[in-house]
This record gives sequence, structure tokens and C-alpha cells, in this order.
Amino acid sequence: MTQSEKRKPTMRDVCKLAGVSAMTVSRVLGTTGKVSPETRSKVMRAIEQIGYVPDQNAGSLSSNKSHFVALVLPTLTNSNFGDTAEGLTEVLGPAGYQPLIGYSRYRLSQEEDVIRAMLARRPDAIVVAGSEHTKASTVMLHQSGVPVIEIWDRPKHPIDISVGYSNEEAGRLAARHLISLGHRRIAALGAIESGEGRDFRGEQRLAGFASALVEAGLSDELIIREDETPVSFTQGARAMGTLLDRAPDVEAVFAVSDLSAVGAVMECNRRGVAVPDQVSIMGFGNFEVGRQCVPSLTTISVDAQMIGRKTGEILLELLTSKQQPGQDRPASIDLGVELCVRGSTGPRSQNIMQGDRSNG
Amino acid sequence: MTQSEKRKPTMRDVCKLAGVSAMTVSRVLGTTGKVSPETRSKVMRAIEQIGYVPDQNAGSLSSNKSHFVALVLPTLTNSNFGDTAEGLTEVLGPAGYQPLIGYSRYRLSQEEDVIRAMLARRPDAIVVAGSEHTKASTVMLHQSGVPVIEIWDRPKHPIDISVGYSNEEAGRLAARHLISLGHRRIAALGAIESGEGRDFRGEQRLAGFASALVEAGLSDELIIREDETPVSFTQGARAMGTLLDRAPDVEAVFAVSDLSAVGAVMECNRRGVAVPDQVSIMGFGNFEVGRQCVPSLTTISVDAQMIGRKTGEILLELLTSKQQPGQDRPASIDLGVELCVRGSTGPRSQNIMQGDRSNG
DNA sequence: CTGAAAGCGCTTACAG
DNA sequence: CTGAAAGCGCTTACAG
Repeated sequence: MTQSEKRKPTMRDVCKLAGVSAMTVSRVLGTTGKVSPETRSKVMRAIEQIGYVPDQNAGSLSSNKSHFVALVLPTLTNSNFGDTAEGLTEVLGPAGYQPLIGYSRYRLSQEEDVIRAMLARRPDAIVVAGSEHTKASTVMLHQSGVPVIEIWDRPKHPIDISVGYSNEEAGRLAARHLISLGHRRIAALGAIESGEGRDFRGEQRLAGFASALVEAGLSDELIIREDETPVSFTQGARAMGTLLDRAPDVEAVFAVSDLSAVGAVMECNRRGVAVPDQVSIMGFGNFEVGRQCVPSLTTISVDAQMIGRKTGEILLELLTSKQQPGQDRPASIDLGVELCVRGSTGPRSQNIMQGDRSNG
Repeated sequence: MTQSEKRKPTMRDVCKLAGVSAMTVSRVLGTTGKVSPETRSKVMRAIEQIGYVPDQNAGSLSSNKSHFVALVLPTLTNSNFGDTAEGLTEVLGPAGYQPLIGYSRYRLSQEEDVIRAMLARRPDAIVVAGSEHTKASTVMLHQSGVPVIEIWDRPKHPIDISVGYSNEEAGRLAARHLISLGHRRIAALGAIESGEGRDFRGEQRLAGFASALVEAGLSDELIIREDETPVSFTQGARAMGTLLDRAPDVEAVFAVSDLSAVGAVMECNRRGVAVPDQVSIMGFGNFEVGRQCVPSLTTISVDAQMIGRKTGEILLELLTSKQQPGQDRPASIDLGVELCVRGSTGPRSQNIMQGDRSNG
């Protein structure tokens, strides 16, 4: 057993050893007020000697600043959200803020629980993925008294501030790409909508995609939904299988995520369906796996890290400047999306042997 | 602007409204002590009416229990560590503990910074991936006064408790599999050791792999190290390229992670090298992408979620029972690893056209 | 440049 | 079953 039984050293211990008041120790630790060089080094020595680590929770209580920033994500296992968390931490950490990370499993009810739990820690700001919340969550967020930033989205009516992009626009961009290649029989792959988890941003991409199809005079009936949210390689593979069974003449496919898109490509591999010669496939999210796979995956790219960093910068500005709430400040930041054309999509003319796919 | 300017309701507000003392409100909220049904409902009504959320930081200060559990991971973008975090949260969350998640970018110096920052929040326990730490980190961990659990490893001398498996054994298991298939010219893929980040667990797997090779009378010279930690699809593809250039007669390859193994398979695809007919490839970690890819990837599986859950259970036991530190308690939990044989590895006899690979 | 007093919002022990 | 007092470890005013 290695737990030392002596209680953690407190500021009082430092005071005694250095022969100064708590006020002076506090000043040495913080950035406020002047301390003479001699006093400072005396205090520093005492701090090091006894291994004093200030209790930040106690500090929060008196200063009324927790230096926590709550971050609510759908999941901890998606590298894009991980990048966002790292981007946020990179900016906020050096400034002394600590992210308090939670996840909702794509369930609004669980998001509500997480928000409630985090509020008990009195975060100085709240960052939450998405703009769809339960009624109770919305109320809590509104009444939190701290800045609220909704990310990975571009809500019409942000609670406070939003940093992201339009998922609907991303879907439309995907559709435009496939249409521009000459494809007419175009499909999309997503998760079922009746599951416990819901990916509202994925739904928006699908909706944007479908509407662009319809506007171009094409059918949007080939929207395959399979398995629960979150989508995955496996889900993409299964959905692609269903699609191929149902519409062997499909020419192009958009999956709501690169993960399912890569799964779809793999399913084509297994069935001997050539990508992009027989079917063009594209995804969303610009995941590393899509960059490396064969053929490399056409995708809609979002700068996940940047969403985190930009959010951090806005927060830092808000938190450090003594800006009055109510003053004007950013409302919606649109970081945009980018089409990355790679090997998995090609012109319709390449699609040979249409309909001859059954023997693949 | 939606931030309400009225300060957050406090326990005092509830007291006044309900006409009781703080003690009673505290009792209603907590689990200690009896409160009459009428008083309880009176208090509850007041709480809901003003939307009171107890300040847990203040509570921590008086109770000397933060209900935080620190979790230090190498990165936030690896789904295996994400699974561990989710597993831990799943067990600890319902019991009222909140994970405080940080990441080190595989750098010991950054791990030290993260541990220091977390210690300021007075966590009730500390969970850290790996058993290699800076001197200062080790001292802090020892003196933290709370349980320390090192995960994803099986250290010879755990600081306190460890929950994981032997990475060296995982490497040996991989070697044994490839050897049993009849391969003699066997290689391994990892990241360079001189980078800023270091994956000590990956190194151990590589070391175990190499030693099993040597014990079987085989050469361990084909250990290709390319790019910095963390490994990735891209890194795996590049390392495989280097390997193929250097040793076109290689028969089997172990990559320290499924991510690089899948990258290696993709590189083979690009070069027209058949897997497993010409080269067998296996990885580690049992990532979803390996399960789905073509051919599906042979791997060493670790139950990442279970590491988190098991850690949570041990902690719960330790934290809730009034066990004296110093009493005997679990030291090292070995969850073991499992070989998953799939399509990407095959017997040597399948390896046709050895050496004819240059035109691939 | 330094310090004594008050208080942040809770819980712990002690009474009754 | 309920409450008055003290205190957790800091920081914020306010003095000097």
C-alpha cells in the first residue's frame, strides 16, 4: 500500500513554514498583486518543500470561478469528436481551464443527465455537440448563467453561440458531387431513425442530400437505413448489402459517415463490385481510414480539431475579458465543409456492366 | 444573450422557501439521516420551484470527497481508450462519481502536467494508462493519498493496483501464431522510438514478439519502425512499403496495432501483394475496422470496455467500503488477451510466388 | 508590499 | 426527526 496517510498539505502549512499570511501565499500562486522577490522565493521554497498543491475546488468556491469547461459529446469512441476535445483542451488548458468531458451515447435523455451532473460542478462555460436537446436540457442550458456553445452544427436558433457548419449543406454538397459526375440512380446510407440513439446531424446531412436529389429531378427513394446509431463499418457494410440486393443498378452512394462509407466499400470488395467503376461511394468526416483505404474515399471534410480550437478561443475571449453578458458577441460561426474528391467516386461513363452485377 | 443574471440558487434559498434548516435540506439531498415525509416533500417542492442544483464543489470541500475519478489516457482519438473511458463511466457514473478525463499525447512530460492539474481537483482515485511515468509523476501518484490504478498493462511493480494484461505476452502470442502457420521470415511494424511520443505498451508487444521469434530460432531483424507514435493507418502503410522494399520475401507481419495492420493490408492491396496468400498480416487491439476489412484481420483482442468496467468496480469497492488503506486488496488484475484468427493470416504453404513480388 | 476579517456553499459532528 | 455551530481551504475586499 502506497497511500500516504498524512493529509494533503494545505495553505496553512505553507504559511507556517514560510512565516507569511495566507494572503501572501495566495498572491505568490496567483497573478494578482505584488510580492517582494524575497518573500516570493521564501514561499516558493516552502511550497516545494512540503509538496503543496493548491486545492482548486476550494479556490473555485471563493473566487466563484471553477475553471471548468463542460464538454458534452455523443461518444468517446469517435476520433472526430476526440479531435474536437483535443483542440479545445489545447487552447483552454494552457489558460488554466480544465475540460469536463461527458458523453450522451447519442441519447437526448442521457445528454440531459450529463448536463445536470456537470452543472453541479459549476462550469464556467458549457460546450455541447448538437443543437437538439430535451426541453429540460434547454432550460438548464439557458439558466446556467454561463456561455453555452453548441458545436458540430449550425442551428437556426442557437441557445447562445454556435461553432460548426451546416450538416444540411454538407449533404447537398455530396449530392451535387455525385450528380455532377453524371449519376442518376443515387442512394444514401444511414442508421434507422427509431433507435434509442439518434444522430440528428447525420439526419440533417441525409435530408440535405435528399432535397438536392429531388431538386435535380432525381428520386430520393434509395435511402437505406440499417442498424442503430451510431453508424459504423459494420452498419455501412450491411446497409450497402441491402442496397445492392434492392437496387443492383445503383450508380452512386453517399454514406452519412466515412465509417459506413468504408464499410460499404468493403462490402463491394466482398461482392466483387468495383468501386468506383461500378458504383461510386462517398462519405463524410474525412477520417484517416478513408484517406488510406483502397480506393481512397471521396468525402466531405470538416476540421474537427478547428471546431475545438475555435470554440476554445471564443471562450477564452469571453471568459478573460470582463465583457458584460448582453454585450454583442459572436452568435454563429460557420467553419464550412470541403469536398475532397478521391478515388472512390468517378464519372458515370466508367460504370460498365450495369445490371450485370448479380454475379459479382 | 440568454445568460440569466440572477445568481444560481443556493441552499439558503431552499431553506427560506421551505422553512427548514440547511441541515434538513442536506439530509433530503443526501442519503444520511431520516427526514419526515412531509418535510421531505416540502423541501423537494422548494428545490424544484427555484431549480436548485447543489454545488458539488462546495460539498466536496466539507465532506472531503470530491467524487471525481481522474482518468489519464494517451489520446482521446483512439476508440479502444474511448471504450475504456465509457466502461469506467458506466460503472462509476451511477454511483455518483464523475470521471475527469485528460490525455498525454503519449508523452510522459505531458502526463505529468495532466496529473498535476488533476491533483488540484482532489480526485478520490486516479486511473492512468500505462505504468511508465516520470519520476515526478511517480512521486505525485504515490503521495496522492488515494487509490491509483494503472491500466492497459501488467507492471512488475504497480504503484498500487493494476488492471490490464501483459503486452509482452500479447506480442509472444502473435509470434507463436505466425510461427505455427509455418512462417520463417517474419517481420513486425511499429513507430520509431526516438519520437516525442512513446508507446511503451506497443514497445513491450514488439519486445515480446521479437523474443519469441528468437526463442524459435528465427531472426528478429525485420522490425520496421516508421513515423512517430501514435501509429496509424498511414504509418502502417508506409512501414509496410518499407518492409516490402527491403524484404520482398517476407512471409508474415505483426503490426503493433490493428490500425497499422489495416494500413499494411491496404498497402499490399495497392502493390498487388495478396493477403494472406503472399503475406500474412496480423494486428493488435481488435478494432472494428479490422473485423470488417477484406480480408478480415487476424488480431490479438483485448476487452477495452472491460478494463474500464473492472477498474470501476474495484474503485467502487474501495471507495464505498470503509476499508482501511493498508488492508489487503487486489494488486494486479490480468484480464488476458485472446488470439482472433481471421482471414488475413494463413499457412505458409499458401504463399506462392515468393520473391516474384517485385512486379506486384 | 503585506495581513486580519469575512465569506464562498456546503457537510460534519454534536445536541436535543 | 430537526437544528445551531464550526469548519472545509481557499479568495475577495478592505486596511495599512
